[in-house]
Amino acid sequence: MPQKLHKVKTRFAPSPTGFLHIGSARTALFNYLFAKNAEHLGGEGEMILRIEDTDKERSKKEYEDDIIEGLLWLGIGWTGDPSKKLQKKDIGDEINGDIAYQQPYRQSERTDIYKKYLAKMIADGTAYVSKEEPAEAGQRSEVIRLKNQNKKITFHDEIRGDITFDTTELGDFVIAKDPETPLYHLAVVVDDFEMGITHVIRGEDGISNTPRQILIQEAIGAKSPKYAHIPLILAPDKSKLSKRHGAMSINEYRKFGYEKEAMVNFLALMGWSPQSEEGTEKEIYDMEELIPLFDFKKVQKSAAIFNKDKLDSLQNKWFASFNPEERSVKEKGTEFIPLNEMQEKIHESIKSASGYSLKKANDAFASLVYSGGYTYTDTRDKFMSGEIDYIFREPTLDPQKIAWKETPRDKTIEYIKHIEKILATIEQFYNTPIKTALWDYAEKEGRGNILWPMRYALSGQEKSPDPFTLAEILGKEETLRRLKNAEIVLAPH
RNA sequence: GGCCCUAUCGUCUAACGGUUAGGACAUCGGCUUUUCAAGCCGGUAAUCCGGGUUCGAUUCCCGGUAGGGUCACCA
Repeated sequence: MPQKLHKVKTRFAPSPTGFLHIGSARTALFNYLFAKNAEHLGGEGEMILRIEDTDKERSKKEYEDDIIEGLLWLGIGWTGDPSKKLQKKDIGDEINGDIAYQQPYRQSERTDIYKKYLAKMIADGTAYVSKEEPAEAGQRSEVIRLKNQNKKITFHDEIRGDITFDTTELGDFVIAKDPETPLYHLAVVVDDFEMGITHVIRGEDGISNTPRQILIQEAIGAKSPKYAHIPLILAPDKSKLSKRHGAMSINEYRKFGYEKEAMVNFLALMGWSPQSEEGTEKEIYDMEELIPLFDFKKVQKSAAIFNKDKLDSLQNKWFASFNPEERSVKEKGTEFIPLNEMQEKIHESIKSASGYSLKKANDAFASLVYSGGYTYTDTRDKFMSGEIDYIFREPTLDPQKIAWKETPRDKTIEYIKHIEKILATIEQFYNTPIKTALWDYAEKEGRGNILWPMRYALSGQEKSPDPFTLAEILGKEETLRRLKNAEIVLAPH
């Protein structure tokens, strides 16, 4: 059973009739991992990208761009048409520049090849021109059909084992509208053959396409590639993934601030598991770790349900795992890409606040996450919902809520005055120095007495991040102003 | 409906035919704490049903049931 895979060539072959969603991104990832795994084992491995745009009506450049952009983001590299280099300008600047990318193959540019095969099939009698009576508007009165041998076909699936179909029920199906316009099955078979594809790795919905394609392979004398049909990804209600549930473009996740490492990790764990024995409980993997581990034997047979909580959890773990150097790169100004792209999605109440600026939002976001007060996804969600607009807009304080528990107002005023005095002396107005400066005083007077009024004065909320983080985000001037305001609100009239 | 695929906690999954059926996410509880979180610790929770084969089935076989896929001059 064990076989040496000296040469593996896989393909990711999307039709540009929709965005690169979670499911198709995972198919691409598995194709990539399998090819790279062969390389890792000492053989050759490559994945080609082939855009299946034979349907001119439904194919759109917009979708092709989205697919390419998504693959680039995730770091899934491909080879394509060697005569055409992919320019950075083709897909914008925000790409992963360290893999040599080529323009994908496009079926719309290969009609001459299909034409050649079609002619040969007709000459050989394995296909024929058929006179039709159009049943619907737009149908031709003449199409090309395959001469079906009407037999049973068994093929081996690397994940599911042998699968048998009786092709009789398929009839003489149409393989081309005319010699110039091949249909899906013909184009796929010809391309896989011409491109030397060794393994077809695609979604489970491709299973029932396989017998048709094998029939065509036999008709043109092509060797059959190996097949691996991976399980589908379903919505929480077990229905097909829809826009609502995550069928949106993978690029949307980037715009929501997800790290590509988290997405790759998540995708890999949907329908595949690296765990093989007790004790291997590792769940965090990057692309480099995934490659040597990837194996069809560990691919699940049944469909998986998309679980956003798990994605979020992975996102939080990945974000927390970045070392300080990596963090600081992200933290610096416009380098904090997730927020920049998130910007358009930030809640209106925040955007319209007088104190709002992208830089401030950027800094606030970084402070909240790096202070450890909130996870990445918490922070993102709070920006989205407008829950933290007090950062940009001075809050209205309720005098009843400023003092800690039963502590009298006048006493609280004294505390606040003293906090102001201490804060005024701080040069480096950051989280830790602020905490250091205030801590002894807070311990002495009771933490609640000091920290609660401060936090409330700064946020106007009963729930918020800790006061030190807030002070850092607001800056010294604004912090002191808000404390002063709390004093005034509290003062007897 | 025909054909095909699939079936372990709510979800993602682990377990050469012999395990107290393991982990992660979610959930619940506790600790910690300056609120909410986060963090740490702990708990609840699964082999779809029925027959075989076997000394012994989550695991192998058959049937049922359920879910999914597919039945275009789309891909």
